[in-house]
Amino acid sequence: MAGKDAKRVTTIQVAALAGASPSTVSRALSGDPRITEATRQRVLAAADELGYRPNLIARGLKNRATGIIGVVVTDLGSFYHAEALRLLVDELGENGLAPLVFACHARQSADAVIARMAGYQVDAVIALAAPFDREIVASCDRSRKPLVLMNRYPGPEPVSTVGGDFDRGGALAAGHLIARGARSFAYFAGEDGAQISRDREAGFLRRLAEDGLGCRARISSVYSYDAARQAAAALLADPPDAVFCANDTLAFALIDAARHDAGLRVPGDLMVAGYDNTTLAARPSYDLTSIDQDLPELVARAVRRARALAEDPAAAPVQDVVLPRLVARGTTERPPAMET
Amino acid sequence: MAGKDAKRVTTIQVAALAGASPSTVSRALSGDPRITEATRQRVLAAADELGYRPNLIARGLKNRATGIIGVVVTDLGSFYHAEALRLLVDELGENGLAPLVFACHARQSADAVIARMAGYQVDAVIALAAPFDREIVASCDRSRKPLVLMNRYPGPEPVSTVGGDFDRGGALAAGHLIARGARSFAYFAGEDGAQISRDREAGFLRRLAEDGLGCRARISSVYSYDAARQAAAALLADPPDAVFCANDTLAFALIDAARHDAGLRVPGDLMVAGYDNTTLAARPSYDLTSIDQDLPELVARAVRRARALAEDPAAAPVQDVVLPRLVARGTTERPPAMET
DNA sequence: TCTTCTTGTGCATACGTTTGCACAACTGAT
DNA sequence: ATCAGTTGTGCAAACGTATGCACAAGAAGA
Repeated sequence: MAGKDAKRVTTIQVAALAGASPSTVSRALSGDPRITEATRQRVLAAADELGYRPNLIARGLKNRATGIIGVVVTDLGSFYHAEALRLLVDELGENGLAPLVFACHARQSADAVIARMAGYQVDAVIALAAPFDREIVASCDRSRKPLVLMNRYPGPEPVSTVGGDFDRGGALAAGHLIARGARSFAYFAGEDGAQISRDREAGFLRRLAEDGLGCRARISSVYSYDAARQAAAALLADPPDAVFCANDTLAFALIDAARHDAGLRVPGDLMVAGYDNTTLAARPSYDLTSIDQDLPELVARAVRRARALAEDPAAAPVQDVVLPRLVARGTTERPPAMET
Repeated sequence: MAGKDAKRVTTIQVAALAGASPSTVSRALSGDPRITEATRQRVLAAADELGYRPNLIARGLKNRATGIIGVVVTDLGSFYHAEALRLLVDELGENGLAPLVFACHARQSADAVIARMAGYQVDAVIALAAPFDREIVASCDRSRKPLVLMNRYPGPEPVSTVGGDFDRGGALAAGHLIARGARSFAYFAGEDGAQISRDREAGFLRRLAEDGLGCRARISSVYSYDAARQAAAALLADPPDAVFCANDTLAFALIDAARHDAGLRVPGDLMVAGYDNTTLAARPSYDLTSIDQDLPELVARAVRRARALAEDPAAAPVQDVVLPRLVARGTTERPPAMET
């Protein structure tokens, strides 16, 4: 091949061409004010001519800061997580950071994932993998890596989090369903251990109770469409007026089960509200009422926090909460029956 | 904080504890056969006790191989790309590689993205960003980074690609629609420059021609749901029997436009087939007939190719093609009219 | 006992940066 | 012309790892 073993361009080469030393090159490029404008220009010209690109690995080794942020996700099959990752990648990119992405699930333990990230000297870790939060916290602690948990309601652990106000979100949903005329309710919970799901449920129940109402039924399922659709059957044998779901995935599964498996109309026979306001929720085939978390804002704050922690790992943890907002759509329209 | 400035554990510390030298530690951990079993055990014990994790950045600097693979994506909003990224992350992880992910779109030029990746000394780049392929090829060439283009039909450029057989896929769709009784056809193309879309179209038209049929209409749109749904209106004023769409996103938009904007039944008034067999296609609300690309296989091959190129950057480019498969679903059922 | 070979370990260096420190060159004052 | 002060540049060390080479220790043969 032509330039197969063409020497890579380093500060040394640039220095040689510019008639300066590597240190001068380094300083010129980093904008050190002690370098004469004339020299800087010479160096810049040389760097440009050779197509010099600083070796960020070497810089990372020296500086003990790589500009790499570890991102842990668990279930990219979920549209919500996919959307979050997309925003994260963009936001990190615009902040001059580079995301090193790993997935964490049954076959890939949280500890192994964090260990690998730590090996790559990531400056901080952002985790979007609720089911593994506890292990991730422990593992980051052990590796002394700053950590930001995303999409997580504040808890007792001393760790930085960024999330929506789940309790309030649950309450919003309850209020809305009540206002739309529902009188019997059910909650569709996520996997049993999920803190997220329990926080949302708590708010939902609390708001119902304020109006002297209770929750007639409760089912739960793993956060997967197929599992959820199966689980939904139990509820649809004797459906309530309205169901609040721990997230949109569960809501979509419930709606499909209602419409296609149980022959119910949504809305009409059943109102459904979800959580996350996924892209899909806005499409006419679902037209799902959902609690919006302002994901871009969440992501922006997570990145800001990660930067701050990378800067000063000893900083006290901050638990950041974003206010949720209800987006009313077709699945919670008043049943046509009430209009006649 | 307690261990704030606890020295990081390096080979030096391990060596000291094991009563050996750093070089011995390195060799013991890398399984060099020249090291005595006894020594190896001592080293392993020491490493374990101190919780030693090799610094992969330092290793990368020394070895000129980081184990990092650059991944370029463009539109994570698309479910197809999100799914592909999920599989990529898993596959790379299982191969002991780490994906450094960047998005490339209007605000982030391909060249800037590749330059940053090159700065991080990625061993190879996998690109899933068809619209930017040309610039990416040029940029990787300049940085001498091995490149694998994903989801790309073989072209004249000397670059490694992994993709489905788009031409054949288009033909499959045509054959299926003909068999289902359609007699007038339309093609819903992606953005005009998109090679992908043109390859699929070519196969579609060729197969139609084999039966003496033609394509009555053709519309095109950017690959975004909203834009596509608007663009679809033009076609639905005078709908053909069947529409083949360059990908599922376009198909979903078309279906929604037909059902909710134009008041048509799908199927019934209109058959629709898509491409990619996205998760969503299987759900009852769309139940979309689509061409499946065997994405997991595509991804596995891309990773394999990337590893090979990382090993030997001078290796000749390989253009890898996976056979597509048609998955027939509800949107191409025979119109009920024909059953009565 | 003295080579000769084998075997296992340590020394030193290199990877490409950044940066503390010393130093050369120049200015302006005595 | 000498000195203090300023300014810009270079030297060398460090980050943590991997590895060619030299070397010490022990075994085997003469």
